[in-house]
Amino acid sequence: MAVTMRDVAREAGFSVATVSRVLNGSGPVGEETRAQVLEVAAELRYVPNGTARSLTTSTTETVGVLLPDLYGEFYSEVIRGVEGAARARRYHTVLTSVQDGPDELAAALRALVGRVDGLVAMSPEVEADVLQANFPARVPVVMLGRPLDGHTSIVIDNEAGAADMVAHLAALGHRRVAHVSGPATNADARARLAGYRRAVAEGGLEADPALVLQGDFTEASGFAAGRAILGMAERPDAVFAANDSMALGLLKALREGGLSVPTDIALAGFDDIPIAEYVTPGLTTVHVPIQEMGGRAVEAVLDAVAPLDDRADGLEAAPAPISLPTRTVVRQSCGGGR
Amino acid sequence: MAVTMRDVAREAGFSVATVSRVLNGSGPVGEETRAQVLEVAAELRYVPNGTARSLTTSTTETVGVLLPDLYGEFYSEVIRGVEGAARARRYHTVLTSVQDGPDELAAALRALVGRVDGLVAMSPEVEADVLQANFPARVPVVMLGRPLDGHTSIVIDNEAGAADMVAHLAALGHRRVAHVSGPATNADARARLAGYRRAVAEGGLEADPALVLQGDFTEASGFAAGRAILGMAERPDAVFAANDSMALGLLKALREGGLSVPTDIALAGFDDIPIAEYVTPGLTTVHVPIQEMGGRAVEAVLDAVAPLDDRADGLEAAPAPISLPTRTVVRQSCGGGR
DNA sequence: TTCCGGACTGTAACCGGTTACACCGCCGGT
DNA sequence: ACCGGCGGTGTAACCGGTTACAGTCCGGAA
Repeated sequence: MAVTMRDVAREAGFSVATVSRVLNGSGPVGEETRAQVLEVAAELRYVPNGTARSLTTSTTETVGVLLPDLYGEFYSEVIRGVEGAARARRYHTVLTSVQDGPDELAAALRALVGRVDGLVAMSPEVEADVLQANFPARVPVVMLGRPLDGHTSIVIDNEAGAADMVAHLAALGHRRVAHVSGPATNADARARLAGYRRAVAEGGLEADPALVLQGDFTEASGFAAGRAILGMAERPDAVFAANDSMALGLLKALREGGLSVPTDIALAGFDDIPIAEYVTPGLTTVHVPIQEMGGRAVEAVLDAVAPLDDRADGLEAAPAPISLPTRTVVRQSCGGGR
Repeated sequence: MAVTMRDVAREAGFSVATVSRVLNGSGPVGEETRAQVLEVAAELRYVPNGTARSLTTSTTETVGVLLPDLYGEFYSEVIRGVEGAARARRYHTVLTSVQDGPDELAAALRALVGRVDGLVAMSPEVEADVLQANFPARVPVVMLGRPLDGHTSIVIDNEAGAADMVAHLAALGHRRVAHVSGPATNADARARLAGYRRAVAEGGLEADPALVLQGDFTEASGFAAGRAILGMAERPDAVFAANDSMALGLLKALREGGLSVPTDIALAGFDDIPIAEYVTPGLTTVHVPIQEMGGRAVEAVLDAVAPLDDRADGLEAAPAPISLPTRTVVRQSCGGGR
């Protein structure tokens, strides 16, 4: 169909080997030959076929990204981080989202085989055995947000972030701090809850079990938690939501209930999604370096690509997860800001 | 390296042709043979190599996306739309952003050759000659946001959207409506300005040239425009910004200047980025179906992929751009909402 | 003059799949 | 008894590059 290297070779009166050498600068070629080949290539509008190239070189200059979903600010940021880092290394990015269970995950993985030099995966469904069955052991995989045996992973220090935030609230004088947690099945949610509990204990805050409300990371569940808090006999003087979406829901509910944030009650979130800055009052929250996570993941993958040849076998010690620190961002919603 | 089809064939005691037939369901195979091959394949953890497959079938089941940049809510939405539509058709998405001029654009295009079955491009730098020189004519390209000779394009009706918004402001009783435009080099910005002018003329509004301020689509430029408006002798009673980012900047400046939106001055934007809904007061803006644009673009590309074989030559009539309508979303910032 | 090495170039194998074509055995129809 | 057709299978060419290896030609050293 398209014009191939052989076409160029024929037209220029040289062999494909010579054409290849000219185009890639590999091996020596006569000055005149080079000029000739280049001219013919340009004239014929020859563009090398990436797939064919990948097949022989067995390198695709592409890194795969597997996400559970694409919605929400969070994943956009991940993609940005990934693409940025990939670009910097002149790699491409192939994006795959997977949402319909293990079969589709397997299909997605298989479809990436041979098309990527490495994979950044964020799906909670990605388990060691699925990878083993559907993905070559030779291709490096980096997990995002969750450790996985035998693979590098980039995680954030949820517990420390949560503890920090609670300590901040304590420092502002709040003694009765509620927590709206995420789903118990979610590791991030559990770690944030643990951080809250630790800080409550260490700071000598009130440890009333009624202060821990169950949410599910959605704005709606935050709203529901807000209603619940309004109805409490002993109202907390601060609420720490396990993510910003719930904090937004809380804000709405508390306001509608006639409370003023932060005057009557302080509010804090987790994630630092962009909206957190724009809402009124600005939401005090735990900043998560999402973009950096994506970038670091790509770095880790690509670092693992090169030394692959050195591996006698794939059985290395499982590398320790790389934990990225969070940062408490003080805005107006907890009354501690300017 | 990895286990290939020949390995499976050898181990199972059949030829590669048979293995291929079993795995793809092409051609007839004995029941017993099929079972045997499948068993060996599973045992060996055989996963077919996508690149090799693409090479022979000359189909990659991948669509490329070329964006000028990845920052801002806008492109996230595009990506979502694209990925969603691609997923629905069981296609992959390879993401490429290009920002450093024509050379890098050429490189990016060439790198995609043979790796994608079609391309959705949004860069203003993508011109017909660049495509011609660096991309096979056989691969369909759909332009996003800008028409390009000989290619399908998906655009939005900027002018109508802007005119609609201004008409809405006029209907609310505003006679002196300012416009903060985008960069004059930007086609979207020009079309929005044209829509503003048309509506001003048609609605008999004040046509003072001082009412058109120059911005560049950034929040900072919106802020600057806001300061300028504060200093005007004859202040407008409404401001229509050419995009939401600038509207946000305006909002900040006007507030800091002691004006209340919408009581003292109405404010409207363009794009309907997610934040527009969350800011206080909710930003009245022109909704642009960004996600739909991405989706439609993929549809158009993939529709063009199939019938390629029918084309005698690539010289078809240039298809007319597909124009997507916008919609005025009324919130609180112009005082016209509930 | 002869030999050697390096610059330059071509031939052909190879990457890992797909598939056209050939072949074999066996069936039923005439 | 003969033939056509079909299910089942293998051989080998092919997709479009890369590259090991094997020349050829030339100039300079011995």
